[in-house]
This record gives sequence, C-alpha cells and structure tokens, in this order.
Amino acid sequence: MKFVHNLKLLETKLRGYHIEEMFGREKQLPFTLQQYGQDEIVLLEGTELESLLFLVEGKMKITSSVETGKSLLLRFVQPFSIIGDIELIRNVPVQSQVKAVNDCLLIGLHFDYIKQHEMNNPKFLHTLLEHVSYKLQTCTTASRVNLLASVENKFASYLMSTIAPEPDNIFGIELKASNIKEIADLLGTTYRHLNRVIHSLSEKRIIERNKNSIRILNWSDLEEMSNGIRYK
Amino acid sequence: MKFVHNLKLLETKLRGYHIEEMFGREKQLPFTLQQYGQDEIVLLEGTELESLLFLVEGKMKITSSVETGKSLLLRFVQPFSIIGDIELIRNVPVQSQVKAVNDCLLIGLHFDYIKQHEMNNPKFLHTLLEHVSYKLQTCTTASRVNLLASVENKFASYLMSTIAPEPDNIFGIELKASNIKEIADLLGTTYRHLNRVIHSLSEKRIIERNKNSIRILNWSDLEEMSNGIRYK
DNA sequence: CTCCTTTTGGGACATATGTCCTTTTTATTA
DNA sequence: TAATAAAAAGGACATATGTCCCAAAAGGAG
Repeated sequence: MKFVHNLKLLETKLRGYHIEEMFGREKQLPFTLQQYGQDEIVLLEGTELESLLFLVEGKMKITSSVETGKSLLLRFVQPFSIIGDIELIRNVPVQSQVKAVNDCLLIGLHFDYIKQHEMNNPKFLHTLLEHVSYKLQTCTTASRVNLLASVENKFASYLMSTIAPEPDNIFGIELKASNIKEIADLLGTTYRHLNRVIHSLSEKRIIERNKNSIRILNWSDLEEMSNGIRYK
Repeated sequence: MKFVHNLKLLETKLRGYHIEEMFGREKQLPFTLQQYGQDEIVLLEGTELESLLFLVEGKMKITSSVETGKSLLLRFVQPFSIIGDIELIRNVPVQSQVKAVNDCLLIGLHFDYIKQHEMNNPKFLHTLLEHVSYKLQTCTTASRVNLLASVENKFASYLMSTIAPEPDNIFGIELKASNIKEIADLLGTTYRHLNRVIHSLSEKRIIERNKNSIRILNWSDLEEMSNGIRYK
C-alpha cells in the first residue's frame, strides 16, 4: 500500500461519490488516499482496523477463512463500497480478508475522528445502515446459494463474475495451477474436484482450457448453469 | 396474532429493554403490543412489512426459503431483538420467514411513524446499526459453517440449541416425523438422510430415540460434535 | 541434452448425501 | 376386529465430492 498525496484526485473522488455530502460539505475532514496494487492484501482477518475505508476505484475480493486455512468467497466489491463498517460499529477485529483484485484506490477516515465527530451525524449513519443492510441481505442470499449450488454451478458463477465484466478478457482468464487452487478454495472445494469440473465443462464445450487460460465458448449455457448467481 | 391492550405490561417491557431511552424518554410513541402463539408465523417472505418489531418475550425462528419449498435455518432470536430492520432501511419486502417457537410478545412501531420522526435520531440509528451489524457478523459465520459442517455436525448443533436451554426438556424433544422433516429442511438436507444420521447417533449412544422423542445421552460428545456452533 | 526436482494433473477409492421405491408401522373406517 | 389408507422408516443405488497417492509435465542445474 502506498499513500497518494494528490489533493486534486482526492477531491474528484470525494465529489464523484458524494462523500462530502455524507459528512456535511463545509468541514475539512482528515481523509487519506491509499493505493493498493493487484493481489495486495488490504485487510487481514483478526487484525485491528483503524480507519473506515471507501473503495473508489478498482475491485476487491472479500473472503472469510477457517482454521484449516481454507477460505470462502463472500463477495467482490466495487465502488462505491464501504469497508470496515462492522469493525467500526462493533469494535471487533477485522472479520474478513480483503484483497485487491486489480489496482485499487481507497479513501480512509480514521475511526478516532469518526467516533469523535460523526457518530451523531444522521446522514453518515444512514449511509452506514444502508450499506450494512445491503451486505446482510446479500449474505443471506449467499448462505442459501452455498447450500443449494453444486461446485459446477458456483464455478460457472465465478467465471461469469470474473470474466464477463472485462471486455479485454475475451481471451479468457489466466490460469496457473496456483490460480485454480485458489479458486477451489474460494468455492469451498478442493483442487482435485475443481479440476474434474473443469474437465467436464470442457467436454461439454462450454469452456475451453488452454495451456494457461480458460476461455468461455458458450456463454448462454454458462449463464444458465450459474443460476443467476453473481459474486458481486 | 392478537393485540394486547395492557399498558402496564407495555410499560414494563419498554423499561426492561430500554426502548424508551432509545427514542428519548419524553415522547409518547404509538407502540403496539402483539402476542403470537406457538408455531404461529410472524412474517411471511415477500409480504410488505409495516412495523418495526421488538421481540421482548419468547423465542423465534428465522428461516430463508428457496423456490423448491426448502428452507434454511438462519438463526433463532430471543429478546432483545429487532425484526424488520432491513425492510425498514431498504424498503424491501420481508426477506426471511419468522415463526414463533413458543408464545412471544412483540412491541411494534409503525414504519410511517419512524420515517417521519425517528430517522434522524442518532440513538435509534445506533441501535439499528448495532443490531444489523451483529446479524451480518453472524450470517458470515453461518455461511462458513454451512460450507464446512456435515449434517451430523449441524444436527448436533441443532439439538444443542434446541434442547439445552430448557431444563424442562430433559426428557428430550418431541419428535413426530413431520418434525423430523422440518428439521431436515432447516438443516438443508433430506428426511431420509437425517434419519440416517439419527440412527448413527443412536448407535453411538449419543442420543436415544424413543417412540416420539429424542433424548440426549452424551452431552459432551454432542457438544464436541457441534463444533461450538449454535443456532442463535 | 540429460537427470533431477517441483509442479500439475488425474486414477482409484472412500464418504456424504440425494433419489426412488418398497416395507413396516400407525391410524382410520367399516 | 379386519381391511384399508396414510404416515414413517429404511434398502438400494446414484451422484457429488473428498482423500490419497502416483504419473505426467515443466522447469533447472550441470
């Protein structure tokens, strides 16, 4: 992570996402602007978080790990998202791991400042409420999905979530084995089994697996297989 | 459901759970007091909710159903709990089914009133935030559990959650087949399979299945088997 | 280029769980 | 009480997924 000292950029982002309005336009708040590179870990579970973060650029992956080292994909988030809300409200350590999928920009605001000046600000509280509620709603849905969906379904969803939005990805996603291992973890399954699923999808000509990538051959079948579930 | 017109009781409950403080003690709010009987459905998914509800007595079961008619146990709630927070904040229809496990008392406050008078009340907003955040935290955990835990584990948890807290239940829980079917649904499995699990636990002498009940023979093994997961 | 190490893929089998259908039990009615 | 219907339990098999381990492929060092 590196801090970006670029007031112009900060201003632009604050405007773009109406962050100033949320706090009341007059004040000058001690925001920081932070940049994370691809695959950089933003939050590690169990650590103490000190700032509320607003994602204003890029895409991040939220996961939840278990003792065994496995982790479960909770969701992807994109701007405008709030990170650290539970931690601020409940005074608990970081609950989920957050990792930058690509280059990301975050605006940070220190908990201390918030606790001193903003906890009685209804506009701010509303924003928090809306975001937390949304997450809860999403989580409830995901909970059901995890109980319903097969690995095949989930992998289809994963591909749709990961490849679809980027037109520059028409050639497929990078697919080193380490990558497959990671995806397997995210979907709550094993490397072995995900490989089986990939085979099966290849045989059905829904995807094509080349040396180091996966390309989607049949979007509509994949779409159908994903049951409309999206990891975002 | 029936409305209870008992100002004395209402007062007691408001005091007991510091509900008046939450809104500011001076005002007289249009609370209603509602009573639900055992197994009565309090909220049906998809319907419109009109009041925020505070559970002040009894125990309720929150589930989330899927198209197929199956439903997934999300959690049990006990006083003091808030019901309808997401619906209030996000203006969405009821997200989860709520059913009274035993006789329950609820205090209701109409959304219209809240939206007109309380949405700028920081104390109230804080309370909401804390409750929603707590639910989110719980849901995230549950999500992991569902991916990790076997039906055996989950059933153990279910038993611990259901039997343990009631000392009058030392003789076990009622166990009509319809009941087993329901539990199976709640755990996200089939009647057939739950029966297998019950057999297996019986053989291990962890539980004892009689004509119409299950009794726990070995609490500590069951406790261990539940991995500390509790549905509440 | 060859041998060796590391990484990746896949075979074989085990287990958990789902589906379908038959058997057994319980309740109901004549 | 016998006959029948409804409810509950369980057998047999299918499928999804996990575990273990070996084979194939890729990358390095000499």
